Amino acid sequence: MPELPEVEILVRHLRPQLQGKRIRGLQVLKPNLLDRISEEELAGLMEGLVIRDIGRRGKFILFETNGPRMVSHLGMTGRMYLQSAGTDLPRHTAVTWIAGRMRFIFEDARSFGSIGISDASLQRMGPEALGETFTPDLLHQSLKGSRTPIKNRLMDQSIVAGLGNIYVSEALFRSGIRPTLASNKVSRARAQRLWSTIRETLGDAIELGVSLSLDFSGTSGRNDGLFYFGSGGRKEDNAEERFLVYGREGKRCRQCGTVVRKVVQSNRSSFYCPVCQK
DNA sequence: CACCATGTTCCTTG
DNA sequence: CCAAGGAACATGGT
Repeated sequence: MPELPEVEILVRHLRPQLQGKRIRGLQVLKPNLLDRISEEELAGLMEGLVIRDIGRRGKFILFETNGPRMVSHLGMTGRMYLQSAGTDLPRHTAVTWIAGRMRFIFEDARSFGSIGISDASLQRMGPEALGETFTPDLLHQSLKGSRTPIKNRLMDQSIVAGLGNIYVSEALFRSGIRPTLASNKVSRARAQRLWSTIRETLGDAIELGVSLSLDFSGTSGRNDGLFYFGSGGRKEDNAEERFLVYGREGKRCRQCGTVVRKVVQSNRSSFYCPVCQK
């Protein structure tokens, strides 16, 4: 799933289901997801603990307990959900445990996700994109000292935590800035605008996620992009229809009709309108 | 078969 | 030492 909005929606979904539940029978089926810890150690530490809350830091998911806090990341293809305790484990299950009458499933087809109790990754993160410490001024300051393209800077979680490849393209389109623009060329006024569009872009996505009926296990057969777990069926809620520029290379800009372009930066695709974005 | 994919980390280069 | 860029990680979809 994973950029900030998808993780936020997932956290809100999991919270009421896991809060107050005891962790029992934790199993790791994909050991390569373990972050600086062994299966035995993780299972030993978490067994019997009660989950107090589910939180989020950037794209990381935090399981707060009456003991150590578990830190997890979905990578590119991670999913988390609960299913009946008696049901067979899904094919790509990476980690699972029993929570009350249900079984918690963390599955990850591509195995880019992670889980552990180390906060090393969290330590390196910058301000939350939707938090109070992330200000227009701070963004401007962070962009000043580098000639690296703005797209790359916004992907850096130490600059701002939560943006990923899709929403960076979307936010840059909304702010009229080309992904290739050197970050130190972003004026104070543009940084202010960019700050606003980042928050609007993420906020709108969360709002949409709240409004949809989602299938977190992905077993409904529907796959509509980022909230790929089903949409309520409305065509306009599908990813392709929602995005302003992401994935729309060769199609016409929704604002001016110019053909949308793609440029590869650091091995990742960026999309932009050559007229609307300077 | 070729190419693409929502992310992070590690290694190399400058 | 630091910044930037690329590759690696592993698998599925088109």
